[in-house]
Amino acid sequence: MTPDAISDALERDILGGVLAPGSVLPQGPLAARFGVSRIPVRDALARLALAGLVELTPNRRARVVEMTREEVIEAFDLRLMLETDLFARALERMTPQDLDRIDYALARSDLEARNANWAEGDALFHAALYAPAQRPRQQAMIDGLRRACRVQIACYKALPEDTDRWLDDHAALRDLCRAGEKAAATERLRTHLTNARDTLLSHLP
Amino acid sequence: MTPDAISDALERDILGGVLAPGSVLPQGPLAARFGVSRIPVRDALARLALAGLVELTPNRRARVVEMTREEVIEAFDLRLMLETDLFARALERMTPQDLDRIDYALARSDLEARNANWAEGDALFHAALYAPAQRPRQQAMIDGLRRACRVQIACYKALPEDTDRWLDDHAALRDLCRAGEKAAATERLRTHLTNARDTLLSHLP
DNA sequence: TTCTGTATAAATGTATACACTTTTACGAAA
DNA sequence: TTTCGTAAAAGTGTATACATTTATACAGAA
Repeated sequence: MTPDAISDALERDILGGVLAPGSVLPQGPLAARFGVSRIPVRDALARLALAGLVELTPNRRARVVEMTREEVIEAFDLRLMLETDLFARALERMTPQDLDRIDYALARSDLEARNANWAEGDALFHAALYAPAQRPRQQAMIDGLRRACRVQIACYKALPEDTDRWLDDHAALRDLCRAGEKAAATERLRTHLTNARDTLLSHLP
Repeated sequence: MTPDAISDALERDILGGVLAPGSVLPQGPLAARFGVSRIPVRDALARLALAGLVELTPNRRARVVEMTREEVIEAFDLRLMLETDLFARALERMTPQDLDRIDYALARSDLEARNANWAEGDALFHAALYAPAQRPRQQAMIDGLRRACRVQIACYKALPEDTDRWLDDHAALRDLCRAGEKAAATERLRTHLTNARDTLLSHLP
C-alpha cells in the first residue's frame, strides 16, 4: 500500500459517505487497516489535506472537513466563475474526438448515477467537458472545489428527482456541445451548478 | 525547528531567488541544515508542494517548480479572473479601518520595494486590498497563484523602471479605493496584473 | 572527444521506538 | 445527577535504522 493508494482509498470513503464531515482519522488504526506503518499514512493525510478533504491540526487527529453555509456559497461562486470560463474555452476548441469522449462520459455518468460512486461518473463527465480547454491548473482548482463540495453532499441521501434533474442537465449539455450552441451551453452549466448549490444548501442547517 | 518553520524558511529562499526554479531539494542536507531528522523535512516539502512551490515525484528529489510560457499565461488568466472579482467584492464593503490598513500596507510595500524581500511587501499590499471581501478560499487560491508566479520572477533582476511602475500602480490603487472609484480601481488592477505578466513573459525563453 | 555501461555514492521510503500531547474513562465532591 | 479532577489509554511528532531506488563519476569503446 503506497501513500497514493491510501489517500485514494480514504478519498473514496469520504466521497462515498462512509466518513462523514467531522469524522476523525487516527493514523494508527489507519496504518493497521492498510498494513503499513504510520509514515505512509501521514503522507496520505497530507495529500488529502492538500486536496482540501481533510483538516490537519498539530497534535490532533486529522478530521474530514466540515464546510459552513458561507464556505459552501463561496465555493460555488468560485466554481461558477472557474467552470463556466473553462467550459467556454473548451467549447471554442472541441474536436469530434472530444465530443465522442463526452458521449462516453455521459453514458458512464448515467450508468453510475444511482450507484455508490456516482460522484466519480459525475466528475468524469465534467472533466470530459472541460478537457479540450487544456488548462491543467484551472482544472486542478475546479477538481479541488468539486471534491470539497462533494464531501458535504456525500452524507445526505440524494432525492431521485434531484438525480433525474442533473442527468437531464448532463444530456442537455452534451446536446448543446454537439449543436455548437456555446452561449446556451454555458448558461445551462450555470443553472446546473446553481441548482446543485441550492439543493446542498437546503440540506445544511 | 518545526515543519512549518522549515517550509517558511524554504519559501523565503525560493521567493528570494536563492533557490532558482528547477533547483533540487534533498531531504538529508536540509535536515542537517535545520538540525532535525528527515521526517519534519518531508512534512515541510509536502506543504510546499501543496502551496505549489515545489514538485514531488516518488523516489526523486523535490524540485522547485518551473513554469512554461503557457503555464504562466494560464496562471495570470486565473489571477485576473480571481483577483479582479475579489477586489470588486472588497470595494463594496470597505470600511475606514480597511483603508487605513491599505495605507499601512502601501507604506510597507514602498519601503521594501527595492529590498530582497520586496515580494512580501507586495503580497501584503494585495492581501490588504482583498481582505474586506472576507473570502478565505478565494484568497488562498490567489495566494497560491501569486507565489507560483513569484518563483519565476525571483530569479530575474527587476528593472528599476518596472519597480517604479508597480509602485505607481499601488499608490493609484490606494487612491482609487479612497475615492470610491470602483470601476476605475478594478480596471487599474487589471492593467497592473497584465503588465506584471508581460514583464515576466519577456524574461522567459 | 563523445557515448555507454557499471560501480559507487547519495537519496528516498518506511518500519520501529520513544518522548510528549491529547482524549477518554472513572470516581469523588458539590 | 452533574461537575470536576485525575489517571490510564490513545494519539501525535520525530529520531534512528535499513532496504530499495536514483544519481553520479569514472573507465573503456566507438
